[in-house]
Amino acid sequence: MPTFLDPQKLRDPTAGARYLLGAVIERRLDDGTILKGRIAETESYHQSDPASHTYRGPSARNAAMFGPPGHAYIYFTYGVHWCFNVTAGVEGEGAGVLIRAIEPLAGIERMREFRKGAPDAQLTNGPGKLAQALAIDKMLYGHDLRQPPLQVYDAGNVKASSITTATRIGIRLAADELLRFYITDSPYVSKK
DNA sequence: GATAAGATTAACT
DNA sequence: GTTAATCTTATCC
Repeated sequence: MPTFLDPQKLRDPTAGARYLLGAVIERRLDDGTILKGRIAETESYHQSDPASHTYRGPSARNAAMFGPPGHAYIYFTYGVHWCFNVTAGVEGEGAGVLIRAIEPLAGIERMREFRKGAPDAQLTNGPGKLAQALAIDKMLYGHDLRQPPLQVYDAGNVKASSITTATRIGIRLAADELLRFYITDSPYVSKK
């Protein structure tokens, strides 16, 4: 029996970002195909963080992050890419964890189709890439991650000694904060 | 109503 | 290393 995420462990978004490393994302496509991936890299965003979409308070865009933890916050950026986050914090608090990279575990053939042309090593090693590989878009905005067709399972903790802490990628504000975490020896990390 | 910037990626030179 | 792609949201008129 797979174990679902414990929302209690997402109440602190930074502890939640560490907790989500090693967790397994399961995506069920409309035709029944199952895609799976192990989370290899995450970033934490909290409400008093100038780099967070929730910094200026609730809005239509960021509403999911102010809801209960363990749901999907999905946003579109640079006119091109969808990015997938797991909501964190307590209800009413705007926080989330960006999933930056996963290791493909199942359904890799389908991921190659969705990521047309990309070599295997670059299938899911970035936030926009993994969303494309798993066919995640705004249809899943606010989705409860305990329910199909998009679920996240707790696969046991990754050893603290195998987690690397680093600065976040692609942000302008609070760029020095060490709020990015990745599995040190994973080949699917977006950037060392 | 208009405009600037963005939690990115891929295709260039 | 540089830049285009492409569009939503926020933040102003």
